[in-house]
Amino acid sequence: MALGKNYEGQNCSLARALELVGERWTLLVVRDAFYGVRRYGDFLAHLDIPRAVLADRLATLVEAGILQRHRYQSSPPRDEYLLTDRGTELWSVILPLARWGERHFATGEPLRTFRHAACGTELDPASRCPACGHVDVPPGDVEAHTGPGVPAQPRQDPISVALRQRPHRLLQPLL
Amino acid sequence: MALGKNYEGQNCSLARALELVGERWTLLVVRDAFYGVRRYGDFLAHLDIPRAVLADRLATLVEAGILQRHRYQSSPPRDEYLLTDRGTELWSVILPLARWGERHFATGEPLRTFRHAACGTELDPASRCPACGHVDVPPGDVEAHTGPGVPAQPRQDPISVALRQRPHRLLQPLL
DNA sequence: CCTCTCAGTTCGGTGAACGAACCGAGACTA
DNA sequence: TAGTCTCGGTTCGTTCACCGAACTGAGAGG
Repeated sequence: MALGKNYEGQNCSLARALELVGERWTLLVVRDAFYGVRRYGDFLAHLDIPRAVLADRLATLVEAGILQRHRYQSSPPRDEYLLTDRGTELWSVILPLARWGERHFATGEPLRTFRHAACGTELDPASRCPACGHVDVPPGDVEAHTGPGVPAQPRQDPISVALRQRPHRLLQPLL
Repeated sequence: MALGKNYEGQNCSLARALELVGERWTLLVVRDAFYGVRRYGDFLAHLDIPRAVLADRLATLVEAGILQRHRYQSSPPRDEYLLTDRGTELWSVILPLARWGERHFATGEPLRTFRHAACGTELDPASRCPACGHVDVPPGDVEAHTGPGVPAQPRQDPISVALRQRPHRLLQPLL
């Protein structure tokens, strides 16, 4: 999107948000970051996104302060992409959108469920825990579980495999 | 987006949701529908969207069951586009996203605020009313108020003017 | 010196978005 | 009954983003 010329006429906060986050692939990259995906090659393998598009999205997200680049080894130099606080707040958008998609366009059972790590209860679409009454469970306290709807021939890339293998706390590195 | 070839590899509910709602302009059209915009020409005037793109988005949204077309007069035949229940549920996505954009990318004061119609309190980003404790205030119980951040030279199209003039209950026809 | 991995960049082809012009149905007008 | 207006689109040529495959360059390892 990169500045929809006409979004600027809408000086509405939604339009500004969409200029960043409404581009194709962007929200899936952010979702993967919640899953603990951190490196260029892992995003690439898990998303089947064109390399150039991924590079562009990562740069845009870093520039917008949604991801930050962090050098985790110097030889060879390797960077990882981590969610900032600003990025982490997008959980309140991603979870409702995913749940909405699941309610209305699911083909069978859900592929993944999100549970309150403290008590194991599945979160409601607004990230509340129905069991312990916790409102706004932050993503760091959420565990992603494999749901009952795993397809017959699931993806075999390392990220998909790791996500299926065991429950996984969001924001923690996956590999 | 129209079926990003590779989104299908992601048989994740978020990806499915984004196939519909993640296209350019789509979420702004839905937002306008919450504001009470119902007619082709009004969307057009308020959004500055290319005519062909608007026609395409409206058709896609109707096909997806997010909007429904309703003939409100027969001579000349005129249709309006109304949110279905499925579309109305997108409030739980639109409000958090707008609030996120406002928190992080606002230029000055907010342009619009959303208040619980029953008590006049501004909603939190998850559509809860801090005053009366109501969680999940539905969009039909929300009033859009003009915020303090109205620009010096605001838009003059009839929709923008009507939105500024007075508080307005969401989902109710604007004109 | 050769090869491998990782993280990109480059490039030609394709499809979507853009904006201006055009179109058709129906009312209104004189 | 011809002319004009409004509404809701469609058509069309240009521009731009996305796609996928090939290429590049830095550094490690053999």
